[in-house]
Amino acid sequence: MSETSAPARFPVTVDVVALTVVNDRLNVLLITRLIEPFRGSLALPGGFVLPGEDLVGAAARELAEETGVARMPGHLEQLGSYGPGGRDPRGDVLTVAHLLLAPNFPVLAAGSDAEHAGWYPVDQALESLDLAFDHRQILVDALERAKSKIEYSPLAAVFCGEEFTVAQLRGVYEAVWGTRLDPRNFHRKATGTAGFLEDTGRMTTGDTGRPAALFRLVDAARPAPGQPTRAVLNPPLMRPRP
Amino acid sequence: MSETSAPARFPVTVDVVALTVVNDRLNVLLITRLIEPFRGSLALPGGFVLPGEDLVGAAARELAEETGVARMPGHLEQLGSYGPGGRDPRGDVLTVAHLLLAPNFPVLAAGSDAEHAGWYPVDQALESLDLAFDHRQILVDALERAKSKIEYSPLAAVFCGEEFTVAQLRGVYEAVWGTRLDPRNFHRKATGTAGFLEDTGRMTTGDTGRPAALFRLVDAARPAPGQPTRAVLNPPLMRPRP
DNA sequence: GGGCTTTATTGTCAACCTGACGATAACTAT
DNA sequence: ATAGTTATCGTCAGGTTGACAATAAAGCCC
Repeated sequence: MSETSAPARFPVTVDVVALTVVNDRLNVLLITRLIEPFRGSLALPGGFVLPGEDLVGAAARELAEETGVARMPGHLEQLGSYGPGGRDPRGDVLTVAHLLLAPNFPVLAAGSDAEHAGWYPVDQALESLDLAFDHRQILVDALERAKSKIEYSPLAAVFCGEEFTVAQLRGVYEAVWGTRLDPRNFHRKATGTAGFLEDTGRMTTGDTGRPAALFRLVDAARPAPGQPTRAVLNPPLMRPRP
Repeated sequence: MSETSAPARFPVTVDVVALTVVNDRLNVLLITRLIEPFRGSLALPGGFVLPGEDLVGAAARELAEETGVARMPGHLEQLGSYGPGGRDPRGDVLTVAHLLLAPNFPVLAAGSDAEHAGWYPVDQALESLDLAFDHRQILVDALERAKSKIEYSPLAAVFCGEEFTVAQLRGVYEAVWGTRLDPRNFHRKATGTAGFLEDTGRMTTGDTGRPAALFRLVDAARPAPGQPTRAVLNPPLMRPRP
């Protein structure tokens, strides 16, 4: 390694692409910037990494700070890093983007930072919203990751609450992939995949139509006796390709 | 964002997990450290990011510097970031790990830095070698990425040279996955997948056994007329799971 | 050359999975 | 009760996979 001269140091931020499903549409959490640069534009929630912190921890902290939500639900993972050159007019800044898949939760407008946080439909964000920095590219990459992730992992279920119906889960797949899926084939695949769904024995009530069975995600940490708990769907639930 | 106080700055490095296949075994490029910390241990090639650089560019530069190879073959992509806390005794250092999949190339011991670079079998590196920093964890993550990557992408072929036989390609899958594959079924799948292999019309000669047809990877940048070039294998070539 | 060994390639076949879609079941609304 | 709606179960043809037989085409040894 060329460690002869003193290394350059960079500010390091974490950004979070928080995705949720609202009314069968995929939404992303964005914050209106109150300061320059990109004042008035929308940006992903995020902020500077503190000394000694780890990256996912920093992302969780920033997300909590900017939404006022203490115990963030869902699944948070690292997406990828961007920079340090050519993405902030103030100079080199490295950012480590993260992906949060979460059930819909209200953004409490508690702190001053959170006053302008809100959910925006993803397609609208990509088409017509004014996004700061390279956040449009990060959002594109996050979407591709999310689309791919739910093919091979049971993580689509984290968009739902603790208990959910097969139709709600299908709605998640349809929202993330932007396609329609056959309810009967999806039901067969979802309920037939080992280590994916666990029947709670309870049913929905009050909705229109026939009541549906309520399922929960098989807890990978506490595997059912005998049954192999899979963190991976095999075979996967592949999205339709053209 | 909490941009009130001056943000902390961190040294940022890039590390590269360079993988290749030598004699049907997966190998990784490691460098003997000549300086503290971890003097005498083996480490992934890497170094500090320079101002204004982009990450993959920095990884390519460091790799070239430390191997003496000017035009690095193969496929280089970002793997993920680690740190900044708790991974370097000298203090906070953020590192962005990268993954290189490449055909076997000689490590020229040209520069002083490269004198101690060499290929090591991956299983040996994980079991018995003394790896510096958190490079063992990075190697584990890189392996998982590589195993997964060749399921869905044609990238296994970059381990081979320009032209290769189906058997050589199968050897790559076997080396990366650590499994044996049925030659007949693999041949059917590899040659039958659209947008994957392209027959050169040429054959091997001189080897033992019947001569084999030589293929090349379909160039995604220059699609064959009519045929849909796929950067993704669909359906994938799934590794056997227990 | 003739037989043997080795590797490549083509087939065969049953099990499984998928997409398309019919048929019921069990509710709510009128 | 009747209609509308959603959930769930079945059926069926076509594609894919894993296991494995059979053939092809070279080199090797005598």
